[in-house]
Parts: sequence; C-alpha cells; structure tokens
Amino acid sequence: MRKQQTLEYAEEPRRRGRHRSLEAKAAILKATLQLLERESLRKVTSDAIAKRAGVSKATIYKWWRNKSMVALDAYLAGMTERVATPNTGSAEEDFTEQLKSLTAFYTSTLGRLFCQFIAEGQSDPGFLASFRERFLYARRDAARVMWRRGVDRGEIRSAVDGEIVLDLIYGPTIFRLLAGHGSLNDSESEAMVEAVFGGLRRLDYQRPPKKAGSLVKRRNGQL
Amino acid sequence: MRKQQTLEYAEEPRRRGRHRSLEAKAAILKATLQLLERESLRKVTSDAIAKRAGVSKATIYKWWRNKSMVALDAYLAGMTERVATPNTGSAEEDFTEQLKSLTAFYTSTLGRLFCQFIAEGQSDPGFLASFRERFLYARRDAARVMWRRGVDRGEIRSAVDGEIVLDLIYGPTIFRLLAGHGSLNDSESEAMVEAVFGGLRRLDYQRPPKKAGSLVKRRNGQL
Amino acid sequence: MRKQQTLEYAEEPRRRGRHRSLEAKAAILKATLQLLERESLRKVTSDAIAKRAGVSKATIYKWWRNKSMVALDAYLAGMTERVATPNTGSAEEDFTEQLKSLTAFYTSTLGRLFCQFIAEGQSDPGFLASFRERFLYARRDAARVMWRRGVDRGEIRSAVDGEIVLDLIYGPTIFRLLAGHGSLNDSESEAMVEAVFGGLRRLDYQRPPKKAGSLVKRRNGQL
Amino acid sequence: MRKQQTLEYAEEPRRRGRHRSLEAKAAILKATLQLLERESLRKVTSDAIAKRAGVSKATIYKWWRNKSMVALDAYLAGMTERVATPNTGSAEEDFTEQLKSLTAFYTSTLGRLFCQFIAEGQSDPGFLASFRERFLYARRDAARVMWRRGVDRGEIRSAVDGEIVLDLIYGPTIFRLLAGHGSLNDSESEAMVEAVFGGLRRLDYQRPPKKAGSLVKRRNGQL
DNA sequence: ATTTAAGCGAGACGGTACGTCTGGTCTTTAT
DNA sequence: ATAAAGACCAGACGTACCGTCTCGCTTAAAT
Repeated sequence: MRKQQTLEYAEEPRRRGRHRSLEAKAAILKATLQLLERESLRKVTSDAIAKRAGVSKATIYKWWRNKSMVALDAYLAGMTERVATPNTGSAEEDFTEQLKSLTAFYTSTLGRLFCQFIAEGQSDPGFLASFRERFLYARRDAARVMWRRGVDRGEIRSAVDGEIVLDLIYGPTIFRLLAGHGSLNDSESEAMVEAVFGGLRRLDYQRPPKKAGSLVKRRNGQL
Repeated sequence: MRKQQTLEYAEEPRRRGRHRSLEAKAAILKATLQLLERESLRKVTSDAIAKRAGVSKATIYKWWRNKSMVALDAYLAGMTERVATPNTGSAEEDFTEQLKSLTAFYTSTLGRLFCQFIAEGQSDPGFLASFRERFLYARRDAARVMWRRGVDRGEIRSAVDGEIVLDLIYGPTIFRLLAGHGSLNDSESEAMVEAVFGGLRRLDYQRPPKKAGSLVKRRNGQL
Repeated sequence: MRKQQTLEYAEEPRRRGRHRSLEAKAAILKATLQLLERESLRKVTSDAIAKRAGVSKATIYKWWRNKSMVALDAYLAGMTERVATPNTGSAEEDFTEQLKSLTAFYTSTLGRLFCQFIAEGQSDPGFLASFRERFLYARRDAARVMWRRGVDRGEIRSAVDGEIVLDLIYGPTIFRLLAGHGSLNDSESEAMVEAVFGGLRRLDYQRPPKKAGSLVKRRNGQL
Repeated sequence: MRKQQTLEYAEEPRRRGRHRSLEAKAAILKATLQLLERESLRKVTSDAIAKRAGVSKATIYKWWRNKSMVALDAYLAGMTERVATPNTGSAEEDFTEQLKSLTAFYTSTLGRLFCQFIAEGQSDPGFLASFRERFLYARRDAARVMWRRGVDRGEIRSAVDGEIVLDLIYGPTIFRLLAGHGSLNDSESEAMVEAVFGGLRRLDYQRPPKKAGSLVKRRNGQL
C-alpha cells in the first residue's frame, strides 16, 4: 500500500481524475484500529469499519484486497514507535530487554492483533505472506542485528544458526501467546532468555555409553 | 465428549430412551476428518459434514457446540497412535527424535489441523481452552516425562523450569509452522534441540565490566 | 378415537401387556386445548404438547396421524355441550338465535380454532376432509333440521336448495371470521338473517326490458 | 410495495446509491408465481424462490418480511386483468355474472392461492391485514359499485346494509371454497344469487302467534 | 470553460454458511 | 403390548457477512 502510494502519487506527474482521499484512508485505518481494540478481527465486519469511518465499503475494497489487509495496514500505521534494538553491550541483556518489552506489547490490546493475524493467515496464505514480509521480517531484521553483535563480540556461539537463535528466543513466547498455556511476564521472559543462553545441558554430565537399537519404533509421535 | 461418554454409557446402568447412535457419532467424526484432509477448517461446512456422514445437522449440533468442536473430536479420535515418548537413555536424543516425528506429523495434511485449531482459538477462547486441555496438555505431559528423566539422570540443569524447557523445544517449531518463515525438517529439528541443549553462550567469553545507564530507553520494542 | 378405545379396552377382557393409558390420552387432549388457548395451531408444537401432557411424542403419534388431528380431537372433546337447535316455532328466529350463539362461540378463544382448522386444511386435504366429516357435517345436520322445519311449516321457499340456505346463513359470518373484515355481534347476526330471509330484491321494482348483448365481455372477474 | 415504489422511484429525483434491481424484483415475483402454480404456499420454500429467480435469499428478505408477503405481491402483480364490474342494467345479473367468473377464477390453480392467503392469515395477523387491505378491499370496492347501482335503480332494498350484501353474495362461495363442502359451478352461483335476491321467506306464509318462553335455553350452540 | 477520468458515499446484490427449529419416526428400557 | 424418554432425519427458516456492483455526485487534470 505504502509503496504503491509512493509510486502512484509522488513520483509520477499527478494523474487525471479525483485523487485518493487521504482523509478516507486515515479514517478507515483509525476506525479499524478502534474496532479491533474491542473485538477480534473475525468479529469486526467490513460494514462496521465503513460505517464508523463514514466511508463506503467500495472505497475500502478499492484499496485493500480484504478486511485482513486493512487491519494489517492499520496495525502497522498504529505502531509509530520504531523497533527497539537495545544495545547494552551484552547480547543476553539486549534480548532479555527486548523480549520483555515485546511481551508487554503483545499482551496489550493492540498487541493481541498479532495473534489474530497469525490466525487469519492459517486460512489465507497470501495474507500470511504479506504479514511475514511487512511485519515479521522487519522485526526479525532488528533482532538479527542484536544477534550479530553478540556473535561478533564473541558472546554467542557462531555455530548456532541465526534464524534458529531468533526462533529460540521468540518462539516460546509466541507459542504461549497463541496457545494460552503458561504465563507471560518479565520474570518468565528473563528465565527464557537465560535458559536459551545457558542451554539445558548440565556440563558435568557424563554421558553413558550408547547402546545400539535403543530407539523406540513408532510412526506418529506427536508433541 | 470422551469423558461424558464414559460416564453416561459405560458406568451407569443404561438410561431409558433411545441411546446416542454411535454409528452417527463415528460417521460424523470420520466425515469431518475426510473433509479436513482436503479443505481448511474454515471451508468445511457443517452442512457438508452432515451430508457426508448421512446425518442430520441437528444431530451434530445436539452433541457439539459448533463445527470446531467436532473437528477437535475428530482430530483426537483420528490420532490412534499413542504419544511417542522415546527413551534412548539420552534426553537430548529423546527430544530430537520426538521433535522430528512431531514436525513430520505437523507438516502432514492432518497435522496442519493443529494450526487451524490455534487459529480458531484466537476468536473463540472457549475453544482454545478445550484445545489446550484435551490436546496440548496431554502432549506436554508426555514430553514432561522425558524432561524429568533428563533431570533425574543429571543430564538437564535442574535450575531451568520444566515448562520453559518444553516451550523452548516446541515453541520454535510451532512458531515456524504458524508463521511460515523458516523451514521444517529433520536437520532443522536436530539443530534446534542441539541449540537448546548447548545454549547460545560461548563458554570462553569474558564479559566486560558492565557500564551503568547503558540501557537504551524506549517505549515500544516489538519483536 | 373414542370408539376404538371402547372396543379395545372396555368390552373385551383385559389383554396382556401394558394397557393404553387413558390418562395419557386425556392429558394430551387437555394440554393441547390449553396450549391452543394461547397460541395458534401452527405455533403449538408437538413437543410442547408432549411436555405439558407429561407424555412421549411417540405416544401422540401412535394414536394420531399428526398434530392437527390431535387438535381436532381436543376441540371436539372440549365441546361438551350439545349442538343447540332452537325451536321457537319460527325458522327465522331459530336461525337468528343460532347464528348469534355460534358467533359468540366462534369469536371466543376456543372458537377461533375453527379458523385454524380451516387454515390447516388448506395444505392438508385429508385433514380438511376429517374436519368436515367430524365437525362440519354434524353441525350442518343440526341446522338442516331447522331448515326442514321452516320448509314444512311453509315459512321457507321450498324452491331454494337446503345446502345453499345453510351456506347463505353461515357463509357470511365465517367469511368475516376468516378474513377479519366486518364486525361480528348480535345485531350483525340479526341483520344477516333478516337479509337472507327478506332477500335483497325490492318487490315493487319494475324491471326494465332487457337489452340484448349488454353483457360485458371479460375473462377474469375477481370478487 | 407498490406505494413505496411509486414514492421512492417515480416521484423523487433518483437517490444516490445502487437502485433496487427491478429485474430481481420481477424475477422473484415471477418465480414465486410459477412455483405456486405447482405447490401450496407452505411447500414453496424461500430457497426455491431464490434459486429459481436467480437471486439471493438475502435480497428477498430485504424487501419482504417473509415468504407470504412475496406470494401476495406475486399474486397481485400476476392479476393483470382489471376487476370486472359487469353492468348489465340489472344488479342481480351483474352479481350473478361476477360470482360466476369469480368462482371460475378461485377454482383455478392461481385462484386457489386466495385460500392459502386466508390460511396463512390465521397464524399471522399482520399478513391477514395486508391481504385485506391490498386485495380484499379493492375487490369489495368494485362489488360495492354494483350494489350501489342496484340501490339507486330501486332494484335492491336500501334497508339492507351494503357490507352485508357483499358478504351474503360472496361469503357462501368462499365458505365452500375453504371448507370444501358443496360444489362450485355456474348453476350453483346462479342459484346462490337468486336465493340472496329472492330471500328465503315465503311471502304467503302466515306467522302463528308467538308463544312466550319458547326459546330453548343453552350455553354453547355451535353452528 | 469544457471535457474526461477517476474517486467517493450510498446501498443493493449474489453467494453462502450459520445455528435453530419443527414435524414426524425410531430405538431402548421400563411397566 | 404399550408406555416414556429421548435420539434421530429431513429440511426450511431467517440472519449474517463477504466482497462486488451500480448509481449519481464530486474533484481535478487535460484539453
């Protein structure tokens, strides 16, 4: 949307005809956000958005493919603050700080939208792709910087794949967020990062000699 | 459902009146599963289930609150295989094996239902709770056993909270599954478990003396 | 219904098995009547009847073909009073009296059922036939007696078909009852009978010579 | 509907927004009529109408309160022929002619709808009122003209209330139509009008002196 | 100044799923 | 044998939402 707009309205000479109403656009995004604070994305109808924005449904569907896309734009536009990339000198502290503030955000009203987007994406692969590209990757890029610093500084084992690092740090929280098991707060966040950095392995453990054939045979081993 | 059934039909003397048709129940679950192999939960309609099962819609809604609940029952009933709890003598190997088979399952047709349930749960808290209680907790109990063994054996640091351990191991995979970033295969699973066990921290790293006030101030630090 | 019962249960020595519950039958009819005092036949459900009668739906459908038949029986059983056939010595007075009391009845709660039966009969010819045979014809027989007396006495023109006489007297009231136009009360009833007996024709009217071809041609001349 | 349309679409300047599709309206009415030629109103479903009209059910329910109202509109729209008001110079002949053509119509496929509407009206007072106002009263107005002429001409006794006259003439036929007793054909129609005009009373009858107390006492004298 | 190409609000539309309801049947156990 | 309990099937009901479309009006660049 943003890109399009830039292309369409800024670079080229202005096209003939009435221009897109920026008031309408802003009203739509604002109305969407306000509605989403009270109801889940599924329950917010496009009619409601149109009505609250004082806008016609046609205008909405002219500029957005569907309701979810409007919500995504509203979400992105609503997050004025830039991504925080703490730089404390310690990658572990950086991640801890970030995970804490991220958890605080995700458990807020607006933050819960993250879950709704993931949910919507499960039955709309195109939307999921948009969500990844326009939201997730941006955030991961920021986090990747923190990881990089840690590696460069010699803090983080370079053998561990960066992508896995990110999923290791954020995955558990997001899982809890989506499934609703387990609590989410500062001390949990701290404990998670500590565990990820410290690892589960007890260093003084002497592994007994492995016996062959000890693997249990099975077909479906779920979680 | 299961519990009810046990209570209603097995333990008590049979009640008066026509009994719940087990054929109908089985047909509904089977039809649901078959339909879910081809379409997402959202697209499978209750009419289609009724038709394919040769059953009236009223019968469905008599026993299940809504479509999602039918799907959940169908899913649980369809997973005939017991939960695999590998016991190789090494917790790390156990988790690796389990994560691998779990990933294989979750990326299968039926397994993708997991995502649909999580998605459905985002706009239906009651359903999410059911899902947790009837599916997630059972799986986690099994995994907890593996963790316990590792702790008892001296393999796993007892300082790390068991729940965090589980989320650390399964969270990243589930995050990838839901968000669709990152690949899911045996080697990724192995790498993940290795990373979780080994930790990110480089042991030979000498932490520099901490400087005060180095924390970056920010309000919204997303992901 | 009644006859069957008498035959099966009263005259023979009691047969093996559980006997038909006369209480059930009475309860069904009573419950039906009570429900019909508050709701139209369409809105009274067979479930409601069963519940209120403390009886199983199967029992209802075992003895009656459908809901309407139950209502018809309930209606007939509820009209304990015999048909009034006034005998004042004047057919006109007889009919006036009867039409008045009939109107009073038909505008009562129970009496409105008459309309419901006619209504039900429009989409269930079998029921309409039953209704005619078990209710209408009986009432008409009684009225026919009054007509007969009038003819015998020389009061009523014998040239007029008896069936037409009955419909002339009762048709207008029933039409008003069903269509809801026009009022229904004693003076209207009196006026109706007076008009039917007196006729519309003015006796001193000299009919002008008829002109040929004066009939307007048309295809559909509705009411 | 008709009135609305006139107000909304003809008199005012066209309103903003997409206009009501007259094609859809026509298709709905046509489909309804065609279905009603084969099935009773009860058995014609709104789904069937929608399907046959190539229209969404929502469109139907947007403009009509329920199925019956659609049928009423279809019925009224389908009666293209104007109301016949024969003018033969004789009121009796006028009524005879009209009753004959009316009977012919009411016993036709489409005409039987009249009964269905009356039936529907018994459990839906609002619909009955609509039916009266939009159909019955129009027809009665036409018939009233014929009565008026008869009165003015000196043919019909002015002492008889006009409304009663109408019900006297049409009530018997409608009663037979609804209850299904008695035949309906030209000669019956003729006989009915003749009887109404001639009256039942034998003119040469000498009434015997009335005896007091001859009235039979009763509470419920039904028909 | 006029044309013309959009964009807009209003709101009707087709499609389709939902979950509910009712009528009437059938099954099981109790009497 | 017949009852009560109550599950069952068929299928209509009216509602809701989605995303599309049409209409008449408005705006602004191009002529």
